[in-house]
Amino acid sequence: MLNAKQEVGRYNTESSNTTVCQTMTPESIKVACSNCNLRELCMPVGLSSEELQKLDHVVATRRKVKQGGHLFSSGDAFTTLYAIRTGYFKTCMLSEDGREQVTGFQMAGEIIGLDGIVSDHHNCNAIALEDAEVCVMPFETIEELSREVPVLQRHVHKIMSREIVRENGVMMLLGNMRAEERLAAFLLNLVQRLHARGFSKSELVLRMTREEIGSYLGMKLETVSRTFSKFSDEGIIEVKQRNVKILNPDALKTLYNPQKL
Amino acid sequence: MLNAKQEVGRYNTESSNTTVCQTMTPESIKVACSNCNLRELCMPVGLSSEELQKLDHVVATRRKVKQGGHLFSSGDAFTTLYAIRTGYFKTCMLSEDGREQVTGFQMAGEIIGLDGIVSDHHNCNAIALEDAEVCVMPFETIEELSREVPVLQRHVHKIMSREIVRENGVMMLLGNMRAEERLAAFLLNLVQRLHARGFSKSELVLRMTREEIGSYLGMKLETVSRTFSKFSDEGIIEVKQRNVKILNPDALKTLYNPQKL
DNA sequence: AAAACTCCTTGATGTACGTCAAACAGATAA
DNA sequence: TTATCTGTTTGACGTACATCAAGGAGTTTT
Repeated sequence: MLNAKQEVGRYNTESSNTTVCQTMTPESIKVACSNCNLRELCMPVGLSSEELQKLDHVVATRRKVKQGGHLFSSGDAFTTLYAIRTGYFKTCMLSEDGREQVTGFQMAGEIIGLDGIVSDHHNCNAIALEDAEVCVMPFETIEELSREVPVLQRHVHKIMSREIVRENGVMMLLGNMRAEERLAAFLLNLVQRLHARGFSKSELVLRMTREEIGSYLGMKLETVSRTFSKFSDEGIIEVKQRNVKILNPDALKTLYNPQKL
Repeated sequence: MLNAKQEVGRYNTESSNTTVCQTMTPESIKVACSNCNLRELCMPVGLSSEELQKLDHVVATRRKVKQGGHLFSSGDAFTTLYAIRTGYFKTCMLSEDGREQVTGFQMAGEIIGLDGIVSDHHNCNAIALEDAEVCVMPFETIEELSREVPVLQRHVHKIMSREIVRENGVMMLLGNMRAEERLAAFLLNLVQRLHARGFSKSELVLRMTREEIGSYLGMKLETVSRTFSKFSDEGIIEVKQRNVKILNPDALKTLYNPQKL
């Protein structure tokens, strides 16, 4: 049964009680982080209600991006970070001669745009893999509030550090691992993140093409496909187009983390 | 003539005038950033003298690390960042089954340890490639001062963003480029950074083995060696052990950035 | 409902790089 | 001086993955 429950996650994006604060206009309610059920993913925990209210000002507005649309492009001026509310993104770089490298796949609750800080310009493209909505968080505002709210400051640092560590892991994958190990790691990482969002531990719907997976993992789409087929033949997973069911997670973990001989 | 001038850089690590401030004890002078000629590399520019003095407190102490010694190891508790004063480091991860991935090479003026912020523990090893000295900068202090000095706050964000962008570039190398392109990019990056430190644009001394280069670039030491030899045969570089002289930088750039066809 | 897409799968063949192995070059030690 | 080490080079050969090619499966267009 490949009926992945990814479409009907346990999170509503808005709390059921939308009238917590009587003085709020519908508009301000709409962008209130304190009201958002994704908060625990993008915001620090353990804030006082006063701090929480301050942080509501981090999100200036929302923005919708159609499937295939660019949230930002390489070269664009950097002014804001984005928190993904719904939908999936990929970030990718293009080399001079047109080769594409996918540098990450991002999902709800994750922060996108950190690459722009260093030079005030983005140097990758962020493209929606399906219709998406993001919270626009002007970086100036984030910095101002970080100075007043140490918990937020620490949170911002952690988010950036997490990205550095994630990329370290990808370097390990690309530099040292074989195709099977890479794909195993990729699948395990995806379900783990989906699980943290209330989805199944074993079923997932891929939002990206084989080619995009391949670009991320440094292999060709044919190799991705063959490796999926191999896992399927071995009874480790069940693949039906973009629906994947993990039948034997331990086998994947062993592939990814072989024992020291 | 492969007489690389890397040993005798134009920077003295201490300003010649060590008695700027009469009230300073020799100890406090020793760790004063305001006094350090590497400042422009690790510290923000455009600080008032008051701010500059505040920032002197960022560096708690100095620490020497012998060649081959660990500045920190994977699993160590994270409390401080380090600014490299002298010497070279590599950072590397070890997979379960013992494969090593070098994630970066760091030189004077660069900041090391950012990977530890997210989990309060380091998850890579930082190893000195030669006898080295670092400035110990407790992260708590950095955060405190960042709240007071916006320029420092921005600087910290930029350093982390720069690391993210660097790793994006490495992902592109590992995922899309061939051995020659990787090594060309590696050499160009090294001389560029050395040049920013006052060294030659064309001559450099490698601080790492072929195996370490290979680990960073996702190739075996034999391939690194062969590619060096190939460049040498083609008159692009001159190699004598770890001394490298770049004879034709444009050829390297073309290799790294081939024209769109 | 056929046409035209895009995306995916699978087979046959090619190749860049890895593996194995031997020899060499400097550096340090005996 | 010779001996021992570590790091490097180079050759012969093997392989994991890329490339090329054809067909299939959904999806959208006409």
